[in-house]
Amino acid sequence: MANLKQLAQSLGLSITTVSRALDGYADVSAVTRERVREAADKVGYRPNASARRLRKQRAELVAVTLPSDPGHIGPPHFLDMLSGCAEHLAAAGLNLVIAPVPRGESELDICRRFVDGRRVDAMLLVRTKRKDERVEFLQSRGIPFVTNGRTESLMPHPYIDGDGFAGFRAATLRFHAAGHRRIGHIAGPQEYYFAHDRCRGWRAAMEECDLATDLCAEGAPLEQGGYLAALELLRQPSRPTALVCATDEMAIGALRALREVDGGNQISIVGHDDLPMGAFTSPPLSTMRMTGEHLGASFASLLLRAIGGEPAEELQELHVIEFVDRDSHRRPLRAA
Amino acid sequence: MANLKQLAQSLGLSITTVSRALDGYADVSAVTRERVREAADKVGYRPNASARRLRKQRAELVAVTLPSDPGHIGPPHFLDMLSGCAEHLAAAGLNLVIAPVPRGESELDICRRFVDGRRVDAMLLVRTKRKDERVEFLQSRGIPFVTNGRTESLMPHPYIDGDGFAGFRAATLRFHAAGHRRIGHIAGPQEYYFAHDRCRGWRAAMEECDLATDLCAEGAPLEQGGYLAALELLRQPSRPTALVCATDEMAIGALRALREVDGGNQISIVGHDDLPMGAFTSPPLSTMRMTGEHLGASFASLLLRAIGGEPAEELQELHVIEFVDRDSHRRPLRAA
DNA sequence: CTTGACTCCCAAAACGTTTTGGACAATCGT
DNA sequence: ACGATTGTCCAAAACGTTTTGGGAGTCAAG
Repeated sequence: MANLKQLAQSLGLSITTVSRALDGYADVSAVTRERVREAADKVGYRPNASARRLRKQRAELVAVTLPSDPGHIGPPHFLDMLSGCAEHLAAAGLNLVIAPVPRGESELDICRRFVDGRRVDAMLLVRTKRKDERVEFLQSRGIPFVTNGRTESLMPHPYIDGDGFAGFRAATLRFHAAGHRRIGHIAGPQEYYFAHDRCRGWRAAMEECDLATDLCAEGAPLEQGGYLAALELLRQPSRPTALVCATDEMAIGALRALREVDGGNQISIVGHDDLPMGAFTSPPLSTMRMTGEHLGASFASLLLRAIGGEPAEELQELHVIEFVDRDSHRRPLRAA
Repeated sequence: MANLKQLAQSLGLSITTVSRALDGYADVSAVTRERVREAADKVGYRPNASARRLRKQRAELVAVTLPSDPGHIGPPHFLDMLSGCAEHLAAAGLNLVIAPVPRGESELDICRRFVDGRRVDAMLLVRTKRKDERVEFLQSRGIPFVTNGRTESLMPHPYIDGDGFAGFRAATLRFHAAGHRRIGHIAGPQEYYFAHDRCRGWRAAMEECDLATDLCAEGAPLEQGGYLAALELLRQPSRPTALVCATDEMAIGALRALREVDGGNQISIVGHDDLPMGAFTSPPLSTMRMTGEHLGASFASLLLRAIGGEPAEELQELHVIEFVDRDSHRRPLRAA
């Protein structure tokens, strides 16, 4: 309610002493410190955030950009993640602001606004592209940041990502082991790192098994994109018997295509993300998900350590992808 | 990159003039104004946010508290709403910070921290209780705020809410018109306004139809809560033939109970929220939802107007609830 | 008695803006 | 020709902290 000046005056002390008392410095006597603290508690004094931020040259804020294209804030637990991240940041005195991208502006514009206006101490980026201009900008400005997803940037930067390559390779090999030979891939837009990574995983497995890698169709990372891509694969002279889909949303679209074209239930399918909705599709959608508890806390920790100046190489987490087996990945395999 | 002092020096002007030129004041000549603007653009000058905030005594921030109890950030479009709200606030120079409630702290503590530390110009509250201490606190401090959901506060405050009473009354009357006579209600925790409001709507309809209002069970606003409450109602000597559920999550839990107890498909059911998942349950869940496009924009607008000093009475929006008819509300009605 | 160390406190500077209250010329009205 | 007005500009104050660089006073050792 009050400010430092008033509080100091009412105590007959200087502003300096009151400030230092509240910060627990040793150069103010224990008795004075206690007296100051009690008085501060009584009037409910809280330092003015703007003033402290100006003086300390820290914004006490971290921004996360929210891509506004539909389907791009995919993971259902995204808000939980943000919430967890914000909670752990708050414990360190930082608040998390969400920065959606208005139409007509790029994510880069947003970064610029926040960084150059000294509005944030760090940034959190999601849905990275292989060549990501936001990453390049932040690196050039030297401001700490963490990405959800890797990039192909030459300079290392902090990230948390799932090992999509290994996950999709393993999923493909599993289909191969189950007898499948025509395994298709429904890919996301290849400029995104995650989409490209997953595609590479599928391709690597196919090559290891000496199988052709032509059963690949790309689409938007949405239900509709998966639907269209699946239709494309189903038009091939030699249809796939199994589909590895870049995302659950695309897998659900693919399921719709299967239902229309071959009555469903003929082709095995697996997605990625573990959308809750997947448990309710028919057949229930088998999927994959990144391991790791309390992802929000990890992001917060990485952000804080990045702000603290730790080198980027030590701030990279690559998480194992695990299978979530439901039903859709083991449709009966019929002879070719 | 630079600050006002350096910019002024490089132009041979005073700080004052540069500042006013950038703000477009008329008392700096058009030619100087243009010269300043160009120079500012060239070096990418952006005023330091903390300094401006301190001087203008405005935080340029709005906080939204995120309840951390599971199931309490229910609506799937919640993040979209926040995103829309943040986007429109940003157009007015305000950023939205998300403030989850750490364990061991109350939402009231959070409000206190933000308000007394002058960290925000306004707050956004979700999931109001009938008697909501956060609302009382903010009113006592005189800080602008908007709630998602009404309260029973004596002093009016800005809100956006769905007319749960009318919605649940209408849903119940619809069941009555379809021949149902034993219509149960699965209620949420009655300390929440929305839960109480919806319960009142059901009760009002039942009384209008001269039906007993004993088929009511309360549970946590989660799948499990709905499951348990449904089991309770199904144990009654005279079972309900239709269920009106406070939320979709509870309705989904109730569906599970029905499946276990009577093989499903015997009892009509309707929920509220229009969770995407509802389209995938069996039977597909009929539900209700609040009308209104661009809810985030509405919240932002109300917040800005509240900050602008408009009286609370003019900042209240009560939205009509509409039906989303799928299948679960018209199970065949069997003789008693 | 001097010196140094130590304890407790404080005045003033600094952070980077915005705003107040003019200063100084040039122009205008009469 | 003179006061009033207008058009440009600026010095300084203010916002509320934190931090710097001491200033007294006390005490113990030399």
